Order: sequence, then structure tokens, then C-alpha cells
Amino acid sequence: MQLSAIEARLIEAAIELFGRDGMDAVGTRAIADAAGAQMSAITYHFGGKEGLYLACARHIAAEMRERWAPLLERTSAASAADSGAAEARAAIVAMLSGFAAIMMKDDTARTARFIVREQMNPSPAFKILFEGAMQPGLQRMDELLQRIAGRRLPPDQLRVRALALLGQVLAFRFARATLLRATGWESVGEAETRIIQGIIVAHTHAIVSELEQGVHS
Amino acid sequence: MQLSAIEARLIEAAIELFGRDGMDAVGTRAIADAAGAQMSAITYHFGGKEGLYLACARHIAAEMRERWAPLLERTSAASAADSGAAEARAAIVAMLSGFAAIMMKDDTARTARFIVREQMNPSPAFKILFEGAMQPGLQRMDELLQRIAGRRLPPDQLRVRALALLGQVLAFRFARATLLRATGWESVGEAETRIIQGIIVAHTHAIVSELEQGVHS
DNA sequence: GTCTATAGTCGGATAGAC
DNA sequence: GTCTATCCGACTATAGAC
Repeated sequence: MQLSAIEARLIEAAIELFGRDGMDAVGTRAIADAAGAQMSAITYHFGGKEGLYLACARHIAAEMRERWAPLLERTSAASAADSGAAEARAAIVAMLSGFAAIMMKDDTARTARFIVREQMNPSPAFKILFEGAMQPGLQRMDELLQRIAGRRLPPDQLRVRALALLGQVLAFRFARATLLRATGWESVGEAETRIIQGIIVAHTHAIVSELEQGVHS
Repeated sequence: MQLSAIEARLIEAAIELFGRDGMDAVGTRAIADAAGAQMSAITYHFGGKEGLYLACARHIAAEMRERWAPLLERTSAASAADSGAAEARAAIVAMLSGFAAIMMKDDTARTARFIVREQMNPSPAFKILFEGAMQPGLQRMDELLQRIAGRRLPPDQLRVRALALLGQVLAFRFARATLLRATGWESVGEAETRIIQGIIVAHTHAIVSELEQGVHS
């Protein structure tokens, strides 16, 4: 799927505006203006506002897959059947730490807003985002947790644990306004990201260790 | 601040619609219809759409304060200066477990959507929500964590830890679509809430224990 | 492919009857 | 306090010039 220059600009602008104000609240004129294009270009290239919205979802899914890729590669060995619990634990910590680094970057904010809207009010775009962007990471987390917990936990409990672990990271993106107000920080730069990562690592380590011991006992 | 019947109906309808579609995407006519009122009633009672929006924020803040109140009362003794780490740990677990119970209820969905919008795109309403609804709970979490960590952690680290703990719970509310898809659940009823609470309790216990030991060592 | 012009609908605010 | 009627601007979509 090769995009022309104008299509790329329209998608970038639309992700920003759809994310900030929601699909219904954004005018096609505002998107076109922000992209330096004519409103009718949206009709021509995407068939209308809804087509542009779905194109945004596909773009975001592809971008997320790219960002996850290194983390998934690095942890693939640890999820294999012949690896031990210690390796799996290290892989989980690495995934969440890496995920935190991705999510704290400023340029993730636009896509995150878009995704959260779909979470709370799913449209056909949600399927694209879930299968393209979230499924792979969740599945890897599942595999790693299973290497630690064995078969003692039912599958839905594994998934809930995976979501709770990821949720710690997500909160710093979703509840950004509260984070800034509660800490007094002006923004989340490198120093703040390191603090967050350190705490995510400590929490994850504690949780996974407990899971390991809980299963052994 | 006593509300007339029509004001109450308008606020209820507006929270639902503003939460689902966002302030800009909802028409005053749609709100009025849902409330069984005339559009001009919004102008008359709230001065306009924005006034209604702020009234929604105040209403939500008051409702949240009410829901938090029992948890804050029950944990106030444990946050006092003469209580021990074990009491504080139990209080933290109780707070998060209770918070999970509140957040999993279906009728929290509307207000949660409204709040998440303000998180990602703060308007003047955010201050109302933060100070009225979030500040008290966060502060109590802070106090309890401090009883455990002593003075070894700088204040912003305490707050980040508090947010990470709360984030686990929040994720199940604002990533609801992912939760349902990842688990295959059809809804989050009592049985599912118990599973989530159990995992929150286990995770919280692990995190707080680690914090306790980390400080002692 | 890119533009302008226009059609038809719906947005919020408000004046004035009752 | 509650209603109707109306203003004016913004919306999406589309037809047609170039």
C-alpha cells in the first residue's frame, strides 16, 4: 500500500485531529487545511471521511507493529518451550521496560489518543488496531507468563495478568494529565521516563516473582 | 447546589453523550431530546453548552467523592503517623480492591469515558475533576506508601508508584474493548470482577512487599 | 488529479410569545 | 420557566471546470 505525498499528509493530520477531538467532532476542512490540501482531496483519495478514518487506523497499526518488532524479536527465544522461568521473567521485564520507553515518547501521544477513543467506543477501526497492533504483544506476554505459571492458571487469568502488567504502563499515557499534576512535572522527558521505567521494572519484577513462588508452593 | 428535575435529567444525558462522543461532537439538540427537554432549556439553566459541560464535571466529581468516601474512611487510621507498615500494606490492598470494585461496575463507564477525555485533552473541567475526585484518593495512597517506604523515596517517586498501582485497575476500565477481546468475555459481571480483583490484590501485595523489603535492605 | 461552487443538513444562540 | 421560530455559520458530499 504505497501512499502518495498528499495521502500521507492527510493521514498524519487526521490522526492528530481525530485523536484530539474524535471522529465526529473534526471537520474535513480542518483536516485538509492542516495537511495543506483541499477538502475534496479527502473524497477523491479516501472516498470520504470514514475512509480516511479507517486509513488512519491501518497506518497506526502498521506503525505500532514496527515499534513492537524489536521487543518481540528479543523475547522470542524466552517464550520457546525449552526455556526456563528465569529467562521468561527477564523477557517480561524487558518487554514492559521497552514498552514504557515507547509509550512515553511524545510522538506516541497522537496515536495513543486515537486508540483510546476506539477502546472506549469501538468502531470497525478497532478490529484493525487490535489485530494489527495489540494482539502480537499480548500473545507474547501470554506465552511468557505461561512459562512461569505453568498450566495452573486458566487462560483468561493469564490474559488478565498480562493486561494488568501492561496497564501500569498505559496509565502513564492515558492519565497523562493526572501524572503531570500529581508529580508537578512539566513534561515527561528523558529523566522522567527513567524514573517511570525504574518503577515499572521494580513492580514487574515483584509481580512475576510472586507468580513464580505462588505456583511452586 | 440543588438541582431541579430538568437540570438533573440534562446532566445525566449530557454525561452519557459527552462521554461517548466528546464535547464538540454532541449537539445540544441530541442532549435535550435524550433528557426529554427543549434545546433552549440548556441555555436557560446552564447558560449554554459549555456551562452544561462544566456542570457535568462538578456532578461527576461529587459522585466520585461519594464513592471514594468509604475507602478513605476505612484507611484513615492506617495512614496515621503511629501505625505500622503491615497496617499500611493492608490498607493499600483494600483501597485498590475497593477501587477495582467501583471501576468495574457498569454505571462507572459513562463517567470514566468523560474523565478519560479530560485526561487526554484537558479543558477547564479537568481541574474540577482532579481536585474533586482524584486528589483525595491519590493523597491517601501517597500517605500509605510513605508509611511503608519511609522517607527514602523522593515525593515524585511515591506518586509515580501510586499511579502505577492505580493504573493496573484503570486499564481494565479504559482498555475495556481489549479486555473483552483478549479474554473472550462477553461482559464484566460479578464473576469477572472477582477474577480481576484477585489479580489486583495479588499484584499489589507483591509490589508493596517488595517495596517494604527494598527499604529495609 | 486538483480545484471552485453549490446543494442540503444541522450546529448553537437568542428573541419573543405565553 | 418553558416553548416556537429564526438567524447565521459550519458541516459533508458532489458536480463540473480545468
